[in-house]
Amino acid sequence: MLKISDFSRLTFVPAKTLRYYDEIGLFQPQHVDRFTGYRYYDMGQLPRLNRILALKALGLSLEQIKQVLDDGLTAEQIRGMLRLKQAEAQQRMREEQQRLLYIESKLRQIEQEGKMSDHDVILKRIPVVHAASIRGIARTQELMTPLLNEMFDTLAKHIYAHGKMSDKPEECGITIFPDAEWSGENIQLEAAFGIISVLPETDRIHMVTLPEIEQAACVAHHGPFTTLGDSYTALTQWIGSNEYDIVGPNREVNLAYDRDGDPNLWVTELQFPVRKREK
Amino acid sequence: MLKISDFSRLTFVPAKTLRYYDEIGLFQPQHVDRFTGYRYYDMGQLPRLNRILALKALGLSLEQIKQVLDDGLTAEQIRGMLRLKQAEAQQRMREEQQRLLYIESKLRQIEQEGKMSDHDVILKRIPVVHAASIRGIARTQELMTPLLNEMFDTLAKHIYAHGKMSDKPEECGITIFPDAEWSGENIQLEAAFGIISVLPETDRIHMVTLPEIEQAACVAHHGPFTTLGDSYTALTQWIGSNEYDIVGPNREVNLAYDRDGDPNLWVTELQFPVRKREK
DNA sequence: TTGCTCCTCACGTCACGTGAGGTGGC
DNA sequence: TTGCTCCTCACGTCACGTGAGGTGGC
Repeated sequence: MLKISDFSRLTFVPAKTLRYYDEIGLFQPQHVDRFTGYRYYDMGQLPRLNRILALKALGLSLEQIKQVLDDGLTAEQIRGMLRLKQAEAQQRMREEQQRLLYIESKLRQIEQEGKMSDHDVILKRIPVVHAASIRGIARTQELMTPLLNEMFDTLAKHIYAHGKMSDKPEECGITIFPDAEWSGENIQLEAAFGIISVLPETDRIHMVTLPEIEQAACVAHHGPFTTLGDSYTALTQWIGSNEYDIVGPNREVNLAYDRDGDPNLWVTELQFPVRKREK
Repeated sequence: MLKISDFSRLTFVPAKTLRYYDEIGLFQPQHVDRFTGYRYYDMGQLPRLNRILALKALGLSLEQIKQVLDDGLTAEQIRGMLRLKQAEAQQRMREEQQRLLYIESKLRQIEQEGKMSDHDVILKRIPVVHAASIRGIARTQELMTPLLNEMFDTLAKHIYAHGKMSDKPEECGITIFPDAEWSGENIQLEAAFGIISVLPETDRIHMVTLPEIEQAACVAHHGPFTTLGDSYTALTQWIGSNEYDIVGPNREVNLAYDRDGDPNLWVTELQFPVRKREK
């Protein structure tokens, strides 16, 4: 019979852990002195402890190990459990892999710019948006802003006219750039305004449903539009260096925008639909 | 100003999490109504939240994120932090990789035998052992057991004669097989008996220090020696299928052994020094 | 007698999730 | 008035680790 510290030294399992396993009924001493409470272990218990350690190395929880040891699971049940653990481990592998890419990308970025970028990219799902929309084409880049202003003005007037403007954060202006390539000429534009209720349509204004984006890489741009370029650069660089591909038209969402207010308070979210690049 | 549920929907961060971040001072609402306690958020806070989420994706703890955001760390400090996180992620990757090997090996083993093997292999470090030792050579396999018995008898007599036998679990018989190959003829043997105190030596008996084994693959064999072969098979198969190499002489440690007692109570630990195979 | 070992609480970990029970706003 | 939303506790998670304070054994 071995005292707890002897058994601990033999097995390299800390005494505290042995006490814990005793407490949860996973692995109990061969004998407990009823007066002193001292735990006594036996060499013959080694196989059970080894099995516990082996199953732990496979990723089972102590609760699951107890089941396997004491509930007489069938070989088929155990295989099912292991295949689940296998899938979980593979999932964690992928997560760590992706995390490593994030870290390396961030390290390179700091290396280049001498500090952490102000443009933090996050991935999220964008739900469907019900919106009133106007499409247009800007001949040149200079014409883009006035055209967009006019389009959004028209939308806003229409919505106000029907008294349907709410203050829900989902209800805001969204600019969509259907062109995959940015040529700088004949820029296709869609101005959409998220709307929860349904409005009558006109020649120019149509009710549309912007599709869900399963995975969008997003940057929250803070400040005037003149510095949007920096945010775009940071976002597209991130997408490339983390092995994602752009798989659809990008959007600009005006989360905070007041044309006559202080541009430093504006917040615009840039969204690119992306998908993890195949290996 | 957005209520917590609006901000939560926008950012996909659960309201409970936002409250928690408020509580720990990581991310606080722009304004809290002093009467109702309602939290109100602002679009202008989005960049900070995004930075928090981005740093979390890199594996930083919330405490570390708070430091990065509020304590104005230098670029060099941040790089150090990230390189640490990188090393941690790589370590976790290796662990998951090894876990996957364990699982696959276990699945194959169950596939073959229709049940979980009784021989659970575990890795552990074997500390140095101070021992009294006798070496010998057995011409044939049949001569091995009588020779070992004689060797251990001689050792035991010597130790008893000097009154140095204790009941510490470290003090037990160890058989060492210095041959890497098992030819079945002229088997080199070393019988050692762990001893804490120092004994005088004789022609045959020498005090030795068995070296530490950094990593040993071990099986606790329960029962008579006649079934040792099964344990050896299980152990060597495990070593191969988990991509380890045997890098030294193996040992048999008699953790529970009484030559005149019930062999079903014997416990023998088989130990093979191993090293992870290089890629 | 003095350390050393063993014991049992009780609390902490990390980032929240899950109710319970209650109030404010439309 | 009725749901809906928001609030604040309090407790649980998982596998132990870290003391505090006390006793048994040689």
